[in-house]
Amino acid sequence: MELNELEQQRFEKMSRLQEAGHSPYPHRSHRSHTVQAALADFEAAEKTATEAPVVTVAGRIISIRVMGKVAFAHIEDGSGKLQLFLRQNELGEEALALFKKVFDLGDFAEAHGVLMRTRTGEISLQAHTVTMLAKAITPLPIPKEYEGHDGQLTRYSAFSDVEERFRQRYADLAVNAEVREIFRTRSRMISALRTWLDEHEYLEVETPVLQPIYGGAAARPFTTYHNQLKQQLYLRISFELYLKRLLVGMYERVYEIGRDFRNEGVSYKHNPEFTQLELYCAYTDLQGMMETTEQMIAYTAQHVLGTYEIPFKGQLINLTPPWRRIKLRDIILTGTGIDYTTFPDAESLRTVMRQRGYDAASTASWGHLVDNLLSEVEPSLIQPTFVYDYPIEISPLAKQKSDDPTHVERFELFIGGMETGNAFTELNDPFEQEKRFVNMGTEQADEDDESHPMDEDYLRAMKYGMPPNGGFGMGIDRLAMLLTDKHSIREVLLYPHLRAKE
RNA sequence: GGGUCGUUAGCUCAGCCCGGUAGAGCAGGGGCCUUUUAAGCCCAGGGCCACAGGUUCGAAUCCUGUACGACCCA
Repeated sequence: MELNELEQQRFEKMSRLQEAGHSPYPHRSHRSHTVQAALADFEAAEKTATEAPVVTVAGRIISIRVMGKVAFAHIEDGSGKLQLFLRQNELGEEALALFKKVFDLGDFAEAHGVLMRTRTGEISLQAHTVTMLAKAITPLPIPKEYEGHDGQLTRYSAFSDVEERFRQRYADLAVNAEVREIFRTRSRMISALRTWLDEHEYLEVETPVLQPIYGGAAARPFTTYHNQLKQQLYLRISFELYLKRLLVGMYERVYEIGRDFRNEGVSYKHNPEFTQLELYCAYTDLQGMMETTEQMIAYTAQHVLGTYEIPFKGQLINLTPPWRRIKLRDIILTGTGIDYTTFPDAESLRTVMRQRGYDAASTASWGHLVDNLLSEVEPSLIQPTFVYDYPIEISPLAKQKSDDPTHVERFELFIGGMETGNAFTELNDPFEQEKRFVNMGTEQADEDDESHPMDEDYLRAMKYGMPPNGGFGMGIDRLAMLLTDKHSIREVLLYPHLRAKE
C-alpha cells in the first residue's frame, strides 16, 4: 500500500499506539450511549438536579484543540456530536500525552467519563479514558465550522469537488452531514410510498431483471449473455409487461420498486440505472390512476417533509390534491402556438416546427416531433400537472380513447419542470396489442434506435384475459430530487455513474 | 455529438491576461499554553502545477491534442 507523507505520519502514530500497548483496531466498542442519548440524559439530570450521568460514547473525532495540559475535541456519531474535555487531572499525564501524539481528525475513538458543562455552557464529556477504535490513515477533508451569533453555520473549505465527492462518496458522507440527510430523506420517501401502497392493498412483487425480450418502454437496453443457457439476455428497461401478466394471474393490485437500466445518455436527470416504481390496479382507468398518483405522492411528501408545499429551485410546489389536468394538445398549443393535431404527418409537422424556430430532425418520426414539442413546454410545468390524451403513435401499450382512436388514455406527470411519471388505461385487447407491436416494428426499421420488439408470451398472457386496469410508473430518483431540492440526479444517487478514470 | 469553462499541496483556493522556475488559509510536523470552539502564539516542512506534445534561452502561465469533470445546446 502506497502512503503519502500525511498517511505515513499517521501510520507511525499507529505504531506508537501499539508500542504503548493499545490496538489501533480493537475488536469492539463499549459504547453505553449514543451522543443524542447522552445529551438527553444529561439535560434530564440537570432538570432534576441529580448526579451527572457517566457514559461511554463512540464516534469519529472531528475537531481537536490542544492547549497544554488540557484538550478539547468533538466526537461525532450517527446521532450528533459531543465535545470531549480532556484534562490531565482526569486522564493522567501519560494518557493525555498519548492522545496528543497519536489521535487525529477522522479517527474513530471512544471516551468514558462524566458529563458536565464547560464555562461557555456547552455540554461536554469530561473524559476519564479515551480509546482508539479505528485509526484513520488517510486524512478526511473535515471542514472547520463556525456558528455565528445568529446560529448561522459557516463552513470553511468544505469538501465540495463534485467529481471527487461522487467518486469517494464515503468521504463525502463522512464529512458532509447534509449529504447524509439527503439519503435519509430518500429512504423515508421510499418507505412512505410502500406504506401507502401496502395500506391500499397493493402487493409488492419482484419480477426479472434479466429478460429475454425487453419492453414496456422506448429505450436502448444493456445486453448480456447467460453462458449455460446460451441465451442473450437484456437488463430490463421497465417492469411493465411482467407486472401486467400478474393481473392475468388474478392479482388485482401489484407494484414493484426496483432498478431499471437504459443504455442511453447521462444528464442531470438521467443515470444509466435508476429506480422506478410501477403499479397496476385492476378495474380502474386513467382517471383512477390520477387520483391514486396525487394521493400517494401528497401522502409521501406529508410523511417525509411534514407538508404538501415543497421548495424546489427557489419556487414553492404545492402538492395538495387535486392537481391540474390539461390535454397534451392544449398545453403544446398554449406553449408553442402549434396545434399538432392539425399536422397529422411528420412532414407537415416538421415544416411548421421549423417555421416557428423549433428544431425538428429530418429523421424524427411524427411521434418523436410531438415529444419534442412537449419538451419545449416541460420546463414551465412547475406545479404538479397531469398532461393527458397522447397520440397513439407514441403509446403502444395504452388503450385508445373510445371517442378518438388517434389518441390513447395516457397521462404524463410533470412536477418541477421534469417528467416524473407516466400512466395509462392499459391496453388489454390482445388483437389490438399485436397490431401495435407490428406497427412499432415497422417504424423501427425506419428509426432503428429505440426498438420495441414483439413479445409473444405477453400476447399469450393477454389472450387468457386481462382485466381492465390502470397502471402508473414513476422515477423514484426524480421524486427524491423534488423532495430534497436537489437539481441533479447524481445528488440523490449514492453511487452515480461516472466515466472510469485512466 | 457540439460549444463554453475547469483540473495547482490532504482540503478550499490565488498565481495564468502581460512567460523568468510556486503562494495563502485550513489540515499535518516541532515547541508554548489546565475551560477552548474557525482557539491563540513561535518555528520548520509539504507540489511530476491532470497527462502528452509544441513554441521559446526559459512554460503552471502561450499553442495543439488527450483524459476526467461542470454548465449550456442537440
